[in-house]
Amino acid sequence: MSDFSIGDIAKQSGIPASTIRYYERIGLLPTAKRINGKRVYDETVLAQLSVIMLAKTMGFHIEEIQTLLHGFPATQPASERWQALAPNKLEIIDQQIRQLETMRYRLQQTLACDCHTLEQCAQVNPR
Amino acid sequence: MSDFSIGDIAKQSGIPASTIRYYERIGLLPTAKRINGKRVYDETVLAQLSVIMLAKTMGFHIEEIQTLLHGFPATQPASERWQALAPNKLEIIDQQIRQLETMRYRLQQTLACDCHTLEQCAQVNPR
DNA sequence: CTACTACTTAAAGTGAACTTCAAGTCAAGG
DNA sequence: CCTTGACTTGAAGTTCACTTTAAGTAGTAG
Repeated sequence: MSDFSIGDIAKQSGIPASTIRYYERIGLLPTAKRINGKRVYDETVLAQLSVIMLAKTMGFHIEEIQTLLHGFPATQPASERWQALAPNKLEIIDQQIRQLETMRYRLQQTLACDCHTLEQCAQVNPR
Repeated sequence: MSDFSIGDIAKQSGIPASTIRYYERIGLLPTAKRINGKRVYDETVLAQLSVIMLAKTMGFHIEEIQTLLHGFPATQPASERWQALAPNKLEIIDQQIRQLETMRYRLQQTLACDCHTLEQCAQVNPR
């Protein structure tokens, strides 16, 4: 266990090598050890990538992920970090869900409407 | 009724003049009549802008809106146009809603978790 | 005449998160 | 020795929907 190339990590994680390099460049990942100039990893980087991916699936931006990873004393528990990140993230997500539900409703309306023109649709669905 | 400047239309619609010019430039709006080189509108442009805004609130891209507006014979009823646009738009929206609900769930989990490290959070919430 | 305001244009800039490119290095296989 | 494949770097390109900028024009108020 140890000594994976960036290609290996890319395959295992499903994240393109170019993206892994990019994450290192911007400091999301630590600078990898080099052998003959080439990056060499052990499996801990997979866990680090998992954290990044999790945060991304939760809708955090890269800058927020930076804070999450490096903006706290090492002893600070995970939940406190998440809480500190975006105090109103839940509300933001709820708002986005409501927005999509509005979209959905309007789409259903127009798919079944009997407006002759698009302008009529717009009148029926005012902003 | 008639003879509005682009500034008037911007105020009435809430859409920046720069955006209105942009829409004209890319063909979303017809080329406006000019008087002394300046755009002059009547109120029909407000209805056209309403259609654009409605389509945007429904999640359509500009290229799709182009099709919606100009990709059909003039006699084609509105509902058929909407239907032709993105046959699976409803499913796409539903998928986005589900994605956000997953986000929401994960966020709630991590906000209340007792993981010591972020890596543990990632393990509990696998991709 | 001079400000001032609102408008005109083409072209360049913005932001986010990558991706692609050009040019080069390195080790292994034949 | 030569080719192949995977890697390296910094820089530039991509996407989308605008926004901003620079330089200029036209009408109006004082």
